Amino acid sequence: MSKSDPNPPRPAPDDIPHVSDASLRRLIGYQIKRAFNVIQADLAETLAPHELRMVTYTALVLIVDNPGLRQFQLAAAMDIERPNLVVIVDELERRDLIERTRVPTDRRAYSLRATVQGRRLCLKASAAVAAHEERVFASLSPETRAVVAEAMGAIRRRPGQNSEDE
Amino acid sequence: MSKSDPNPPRPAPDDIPHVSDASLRRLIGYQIKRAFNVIQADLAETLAPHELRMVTYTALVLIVDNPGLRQFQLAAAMDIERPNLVVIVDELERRDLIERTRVPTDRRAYSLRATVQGRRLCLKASAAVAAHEERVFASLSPETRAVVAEAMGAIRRRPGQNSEDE
DNA sequence: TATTGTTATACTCTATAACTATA
DNA sequence: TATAGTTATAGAGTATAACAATA
Repeated sequence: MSKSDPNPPRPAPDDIPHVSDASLRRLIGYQIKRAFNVIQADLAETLAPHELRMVTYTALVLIVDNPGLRQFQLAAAMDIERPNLVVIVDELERRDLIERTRVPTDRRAYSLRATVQGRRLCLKASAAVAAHEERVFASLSPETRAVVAEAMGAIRRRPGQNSEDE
Repeated sequence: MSKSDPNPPRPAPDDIPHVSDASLRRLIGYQIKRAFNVIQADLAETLAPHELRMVTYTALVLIVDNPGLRQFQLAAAMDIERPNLVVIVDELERRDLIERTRVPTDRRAYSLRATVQGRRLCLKASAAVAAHEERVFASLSPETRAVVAEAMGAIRRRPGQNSEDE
């Protein structure tokens, strides 16, 4: 990173051994990014047999856990824009995993609920996700996992920036 | 997540207080994802004044630190496909931050080197990134940061899956 | 025949503007 | 006027197939 040497003494273009990312490795954000890529890939493989992606799984869990919530609430909880949620909800509804019903007191809004099928798939997928977590974090002690979880929460609600979530 | 109750006793569609993501919060991967989103957003803001994105910054650092490396090596180090790297290298070259020179011994390959301007921008951007890290991880003690960094490394090189990097 | 860099292409995820129907 | 959901669209990021030049 700090290479002010005007003529570096190893321009040998033939025997490049392997690329050093030592500068980047000192960044915690870089370490988290690399780890997250691994987690993401394994989670995608875990959910694929259930024909779920990360976003559809997240949406399904939130609908199962919060029956009757509105789409704008789900979008806020997932931290995505409303237009992007529409296709996700469409997909879950098309597969009869959730139901959209008009709210009588506010006919603009939709009330989202999981169907029996949706709850069943959520249970199965969640079991697979639990196994995935056990697999991916196998080498971390319970104490380390607790420290990591606490640290991630602290990053989210750091003082300087916006509040971002409760 | 485990809601086998056939008729949940609070379908009141009016006074939904706030959405609970308690099931998801128990997942370490979910905690990491949320934290990473915050980090990513702050890093993007940090790099924007230097007209760098995360990928272009990463590529620039690796080229500065490994003068003479080939594109396929850079792609492997960044864990992206060669076609996607082409436009990144194009952009850095167009801005005179790096140089592409043919390798005499293998005229298929390009040798990548940072220019003086490239090294200068890399230094400035890296200082900004260091400040960004200090800002984002301000609430974490040095011990906690070490535990997190070590844990992220352990996730990457877990036993079950492929090796993925050195 | 295999490899480096390239082009073209496509798919996902995300973000914004503008529309409709309700409030 | 403002809000919930929607449509259309556009931009990143990422993945594969196929090509030209070279090994």
